[in-house]
Amino acid sequence: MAIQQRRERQRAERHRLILDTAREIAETEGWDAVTTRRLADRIEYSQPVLYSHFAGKDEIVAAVALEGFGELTDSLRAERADPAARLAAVAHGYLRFAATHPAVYAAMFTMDTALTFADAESPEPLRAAFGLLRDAVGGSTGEPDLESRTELFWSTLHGLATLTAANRLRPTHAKERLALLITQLTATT
Amino acid sequence: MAIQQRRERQRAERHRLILDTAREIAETEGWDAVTTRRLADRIEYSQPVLYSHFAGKDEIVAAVALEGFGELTDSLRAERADPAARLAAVAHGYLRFAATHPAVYAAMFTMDTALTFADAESPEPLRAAFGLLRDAVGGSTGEPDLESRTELFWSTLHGLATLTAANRLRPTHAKERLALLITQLTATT
DNA sequence: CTCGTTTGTCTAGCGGTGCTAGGATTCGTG
DNA sequence: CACGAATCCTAGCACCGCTAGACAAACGAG
Repeated sequence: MAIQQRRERQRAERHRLILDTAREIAETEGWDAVTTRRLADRIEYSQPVLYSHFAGKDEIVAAVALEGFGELTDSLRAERADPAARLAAVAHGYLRFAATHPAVYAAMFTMDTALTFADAESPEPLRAAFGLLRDAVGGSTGEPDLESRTELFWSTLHGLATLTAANRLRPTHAKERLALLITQLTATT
Repeated sequence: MAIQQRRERQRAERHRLILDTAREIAETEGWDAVTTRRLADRIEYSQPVLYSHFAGKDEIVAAVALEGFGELTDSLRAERADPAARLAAVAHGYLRFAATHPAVYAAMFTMDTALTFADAESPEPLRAAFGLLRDAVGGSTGEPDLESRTELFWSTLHGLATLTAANRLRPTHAKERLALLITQLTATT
């Protein structure tokens, strides 16, 4: 009886180990360095073991991405009375997450993995994150077009995040860009 | 004498053929389908021929991307008197380019190729495209923070382009998002 | 305690990738 | 026509994601 429990526990631990290691390699050497051989080597098992936990490499990065959504949501929680301040805090949280965990962010948004979106079943954590964005946008502007406003806000944040990660924006002016964004959003009725 | 010219001309033609074919495969089957073997097969030469034109696969996609910058610049030319209309036209042109040539757009911005940026030597065509964006932004708003305003505008367009390509925004509301963007930009002093 | 059975893991290998060395072949020239 | 040079291709390297089948370990039954 208890034996099976121990096995399942150990299996779960190894599951975690795989995800943590994949994430660590990706964050330090990039996703290209995350190969099944290297990953298996790092966790001190052979490659086929990976396939007893995940259907393939894609599923591994998808799992890392999925956990990322949860963390992103955490980074977006900001209780502020002032709508503008809240919007700024949320934007800052978003960009900080993307800057701190670039590989995870890439897995979530730029590497199109096998994660289904938008249609039927977006992952719940993503819906939660989007909801926080919507709340922040809705707090500062009015009701109408709230969904589109949120999509636009998200697009801007995503653009800033990716172009910053690709080193295509002046790093010295990040704060200025963010301030401009908040100004533009709050100036509109 | 003239023979050498013919050879150089044929070489140039093959150079073009490689780029066009790579682009075509990428646009129809995705960049993953652009392998050196398939590419060589399609142009009816062996793989090593590719390496007599380009140092490696990365350079091929970089070359495709470079040409894309020129085309993007063309898509951004819009002579309009009204600043707001001009801004809208530029934004529309940008998004239309991204939507029409998703693979080329990906090569330009999301697949970080061996193209140097921002620092010393950004490719000239990219500077030109960015200049057009700046002109459009500068025409509708004032002088101050023009560079940052342009970067922010670009980030929004890039975010819209990539999230749209990834099917993460409601396709039915593209126009609405664009209208909102213009409103927000022109409302600010 | 011993013996099957089940469960878990690893070794070896498949077809694919980007890339390259070295031989074969074609081509223009004397 | 024969030689020299430029051109191209065949064959192979190490690596990739993934899998079949052999092997060993752990368990339950008698």
